[in-house]
Amino acid sequence: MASDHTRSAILAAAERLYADRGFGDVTLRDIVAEAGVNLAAVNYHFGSKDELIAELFVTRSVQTNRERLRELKAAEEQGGGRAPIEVILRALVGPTLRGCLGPETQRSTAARFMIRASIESVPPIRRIKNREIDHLRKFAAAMRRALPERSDVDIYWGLNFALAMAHHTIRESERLTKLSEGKCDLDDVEDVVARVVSVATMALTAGRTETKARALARDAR
Amino acid sequence: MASDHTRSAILAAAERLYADRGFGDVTLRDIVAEAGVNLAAVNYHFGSKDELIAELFVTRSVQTNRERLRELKAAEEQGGGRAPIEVILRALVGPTLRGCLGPETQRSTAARFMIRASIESVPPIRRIKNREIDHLRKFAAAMRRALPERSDVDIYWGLNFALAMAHHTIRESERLTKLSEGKCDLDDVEDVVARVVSVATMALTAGRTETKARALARDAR
DNA sequence: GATAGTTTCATACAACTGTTTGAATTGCAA
DNA sequence: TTGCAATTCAAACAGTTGTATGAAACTATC
Repeated sequence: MASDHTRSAILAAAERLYADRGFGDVTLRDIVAEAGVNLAAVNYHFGSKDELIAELFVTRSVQTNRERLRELKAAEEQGGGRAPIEVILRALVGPTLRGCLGPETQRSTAARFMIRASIESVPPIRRIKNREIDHLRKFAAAMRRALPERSDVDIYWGLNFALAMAHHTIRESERLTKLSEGKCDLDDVEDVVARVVSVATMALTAGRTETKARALARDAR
Repeated sequence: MASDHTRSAILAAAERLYADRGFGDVTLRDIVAEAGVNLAAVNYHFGSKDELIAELFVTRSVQTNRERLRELKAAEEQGGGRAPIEVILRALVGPTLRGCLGPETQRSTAARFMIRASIESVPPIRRIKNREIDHLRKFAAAMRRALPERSDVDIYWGLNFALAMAHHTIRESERLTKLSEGKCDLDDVEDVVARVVSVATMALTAGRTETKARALARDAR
């Protein structure tokens, strides 16, 4: 492996084109033209088109997952193995939201690519997403430690709803802006994170069982 | 227009095939083979493949929207023009969830088709979804009437989160079942509706501003 | 039962797709 | 420099796709 020039040129061109125009109407010929390399180079370096897409997605995906786990681990270490549920949820949805939202003009190619991947969902990407369950289980475990009185079912539903709000907001950010006539500021990422975390926390703590977090909130009044 | 036989055979076959195998790998030739009609019939009756898909999606989409508005109108009439927020949210997410979840074996073709449409999102369907904003505005208006002290921003965020939870749960129902090792029962549709409505209600009523719903809940203790 | 309009049909079209091939080129080590 | 492997390249391949065509079959009306 000499200089990797061709290989990385393809990766960069593909990510940019997919981000801009979607997976549906970007062909290998578009990519190699943008990268200034030969058509056969894609199959030579990646094996197939799907493996190219998979490599793009895996790269960005592990970056996000690493960031998530880093935040989670830091929070749990600081709390002696048990982090507050809000912090766990923030570690779960924060990196994704920060990576995909924010002012459109300064949005990275990687961010726009991940938004596409979230909207279009082509087979090679779907296959990878299915392997993410182990990763989510780590968060489920941390949430169970934070809310020991909650049932597993409630934990999983809370996790599901937290991811739902984050991903849907990313995927439909344009529509929400239009619907609200610009009143909802999707560029204020930290506000979005706070809203998602707040609602997810309520979903997990309110209800029949009185949890520590709820008791704490009540006592604080 | 004589008997519509060919036309409806195409629609039925297309919906079934798309539901089973997704938009990605179902060709017009697959559809006409399944329908037992000639290849040219699709272009003759629908103009193009995209228009066929659009007609399929519009049909099911207006059914859901009609159902939503029926529930909303009934609730508002009963409440003298103002329905409780829970009932509005139930009218928003109930029809969609009831239409797409439930025991897989007895899930209708239409339901499975709509799940596909929610996962894959092809261009003709995306175009139609973009026109749904007017429909959502009616719900935003009803929610504003129910929670007059809430800011528009909060209303839109609540609406966004309610749709997020419903759609994400539909789209990722398989993954949630696997993640929770079957503990989350996606077949108990009314339980899912109740969970989504409950969380969305909390999102809309809890927080800085003390709303009527919250005051009511507190006084009830 | 002839006619006009609609619908069906087999077939061809034209374009595009990801992939393969085998030769040419390059870069590096002996 | 020679030799060898890695890389690049132009070209072609094989298959699929949605769509168009023009003739044939059908249907209803007069």
